[in-house]
Amino acid sequence: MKQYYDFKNIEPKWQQAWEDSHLFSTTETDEKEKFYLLEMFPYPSGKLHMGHVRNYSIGDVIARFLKMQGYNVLHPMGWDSFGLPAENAAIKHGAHPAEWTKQNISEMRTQLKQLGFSYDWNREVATYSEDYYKWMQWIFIQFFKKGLAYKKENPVNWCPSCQTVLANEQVVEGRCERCSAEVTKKNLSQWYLKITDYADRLLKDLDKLDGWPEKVRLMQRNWIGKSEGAELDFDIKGKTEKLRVFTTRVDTLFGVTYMVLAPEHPYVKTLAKGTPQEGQVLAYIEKCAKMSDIQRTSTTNEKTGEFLGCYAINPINGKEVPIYISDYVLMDYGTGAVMGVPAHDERDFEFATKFGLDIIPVVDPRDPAIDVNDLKAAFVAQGEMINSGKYDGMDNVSGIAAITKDLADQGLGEKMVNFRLRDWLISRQRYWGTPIPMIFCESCGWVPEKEENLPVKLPVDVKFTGKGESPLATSAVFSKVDCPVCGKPAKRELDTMDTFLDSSWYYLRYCDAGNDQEAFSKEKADYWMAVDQYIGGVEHAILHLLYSRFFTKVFYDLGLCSVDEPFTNLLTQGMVLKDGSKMSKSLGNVVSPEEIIEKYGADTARLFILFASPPEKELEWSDAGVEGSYRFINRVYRLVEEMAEITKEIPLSYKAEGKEDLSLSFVMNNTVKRVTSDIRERFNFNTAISAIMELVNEMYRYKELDDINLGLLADATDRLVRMLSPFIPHVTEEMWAALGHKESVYLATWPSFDPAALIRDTVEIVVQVNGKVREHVTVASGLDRDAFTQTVLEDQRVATLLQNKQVVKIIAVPDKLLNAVVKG
RNA sequence: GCGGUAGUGGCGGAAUCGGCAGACGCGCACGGUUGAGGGCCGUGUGGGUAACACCGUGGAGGUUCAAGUCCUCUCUACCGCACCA
Repeated sequence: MKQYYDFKNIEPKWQQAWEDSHLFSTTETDEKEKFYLLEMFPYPSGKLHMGHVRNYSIGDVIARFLKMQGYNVLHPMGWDSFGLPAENAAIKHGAHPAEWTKQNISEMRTQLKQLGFSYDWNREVATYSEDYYKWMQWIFIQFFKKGLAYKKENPVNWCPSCQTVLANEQVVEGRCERCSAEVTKKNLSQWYLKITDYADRLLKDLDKLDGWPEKVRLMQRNWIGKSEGAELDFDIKGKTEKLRVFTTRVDTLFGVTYMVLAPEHPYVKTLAKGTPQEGQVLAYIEKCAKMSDIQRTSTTNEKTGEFLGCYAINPINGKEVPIYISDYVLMDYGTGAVMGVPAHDERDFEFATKFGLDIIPVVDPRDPAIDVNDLKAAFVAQGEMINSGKYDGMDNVSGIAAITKDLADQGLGEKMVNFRLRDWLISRQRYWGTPIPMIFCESCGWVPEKEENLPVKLPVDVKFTGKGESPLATSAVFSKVDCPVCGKPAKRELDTMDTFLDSSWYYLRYCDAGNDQEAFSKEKADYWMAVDQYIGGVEHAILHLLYSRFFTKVFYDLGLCSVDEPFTNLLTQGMVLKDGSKMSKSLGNVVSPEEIIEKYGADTARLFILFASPPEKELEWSDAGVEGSYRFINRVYRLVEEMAEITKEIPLSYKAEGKEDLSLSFVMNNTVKRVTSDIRERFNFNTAISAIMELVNEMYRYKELDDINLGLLADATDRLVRMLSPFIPHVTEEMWAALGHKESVYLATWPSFDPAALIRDTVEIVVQVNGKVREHVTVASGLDRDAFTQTVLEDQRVATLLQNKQVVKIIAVPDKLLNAVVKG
């Protein structure tokens, strides 16, 4: 392919010029409206992939566009640079994780600069640097002081391959989110953040986030999983303990025919003690303990369980029901105990059928097709209450309120809300993360390191074995410390933090990146926050986006910032595919940004990625499509070069006259209008680009005419270059300079359009007969309905079309269409 | 199982409020320019027909003067959640 414009020279030249003039650095000012545009920062894994290029190209177009529209734009970049791959590389190659990470950052930073993104590199942040993790530790201590960080021993998710614990959110279908190894359970003492304290606010405030995709809000809603119900106490026959259960269906209380506890429930061993069933019960508990989450939570499993040998007493009617244990009851949700209502719960129905327990219907479907006394499956929909004493005849929804109130009045139960969301387990038994700044003292318990001693630095004398305990334990010096409270010898926490903590506040650090006195100043955070537009992959819909919302709310409560939601608008970009599937090394379908930049230049890569698909959709990579984008840039380049030559001395003031002038003027103004709204309101860069292509086609056509208006053509060229500059910044700088400008096109204003030029005297409209297009006629524009109808009907061809036909009805849409409904 | 999103030419996609389906690009075909090739410029390109007619937005119904767009049912693909009481 012939190279017309010399991108290999042009691109580095302008990148250097931008850097030398600090073009993209931003400061706070009241003179302009601020706009905080943020793309999710990358993990420095080695080199950029196409997903990065797509993410950052989208962001860069918006940033440059808004800058030209007069906003004070904050557009920063940094590195999510703690994490396991660095440590694994260290184990494999013997180098320190910092070396590996530093090397990758340097390489990826170079690539980002090669792509011409308008980042304010003065604000660059790397989470592995001491001046970042110092403040991470400070933040952790504030959480601790507020009672939002605690340590407890619990069965936790353990990834045997990564050799560390995982948060609930990092377990996907029972497997490690990172490496897909099957997750097992381990009883360990670990640090947690109390995100559950914020469950209600995290849920409620989703309603405020109308700039987020509904899909993401829904995923978060489901993840938080609020359910409203009641807790009630069942007495146990012959014992003093009471069994507390949580249910959303108190209306089915008369239908309880058994009770079932989680195998881990604290009462189980005592209740079974001395019963004939004790042996089987203990064996069952043993069996469950050995199962992985995948086995245990599989819905295809047949129900299993054991009778405990004792009975519970239903508080509403005094009825005795047998108590079982079964692994379908989870200890960490609700109370770990469930009342069994086989008639109205699918799982209970299955369990009761298996164990031959009674099935008592208490809600009547009022459907002749269903025989309540011979249910083939649980009936879970709404209906009328039966077999429920004084509540009979009530609809079951009212029944919930009525029974809850009656039980509460008698002190037997209370309204209760439960969440699916669990507290966030943040300890990791790994080296390459922020050390948890906590110290254990025999006399004082867990106390935080003194703030003036931060950061607690990662020790360098450690061994990376990838096995067993935390690598920090292998340091000879790290753990030994004096208690900050009483001064006695004490020990440091040896685990590091989940790296998702680091990425939960980086957007605040960008506001005040160099600050060595605070994590960020409130003043600067208040100026920039919230992030006006956030852009990234949908894979972060739960983890990162939920944690960041949690952090922001805590900061808000601590008075550190004035917003309680971090991201006002969210754009989730689709994946980059090749041959129908995600680019991956194992499939061998990876196209590297490097080779595309080498062959076509950064501008072509950016243009193709934005043109091929709207940002939320998946993007199918096409080498031929890249060629097309390259061809288009060449076409524009030739046009602008020619225009620069011809129009050098032409002033921009001109008068558009005649059909062809008005036509080009219309297309030019309309293109500005379309492109502006496509970028600003819809983020549909693909249609913005195609509109610009249409303008270019029109300009090519126009310039070959006999009598052309050079002023008009110069104006079109000027607007064309401005409009293209956010997409293809390097080559448009070159064009802009060729057109005689001394300043960067980045500092130019975004073109406006003249609404008067969009009004045309005549308009081509469609004439339909019975809804089918039959004629196109040209009429004066702006007529009212009657005048429009009359004018169209007077048209000779329309009259011919309708002669000998009986017109029943005329539908007229002025300036658009006329539809004649005819008979015969 | 529950929830969500999407299905439009050979391909990526467009149609923003119910009003000309297929913009723009790729590919393909033909013509021009050229010593040739490449490149560039131009024309054509949903199916169908000699030309009309007619058919056409996953499928089947429906509402409407008018449906890719709204409603009902249904198929397929992808995504999320999944024994949460």
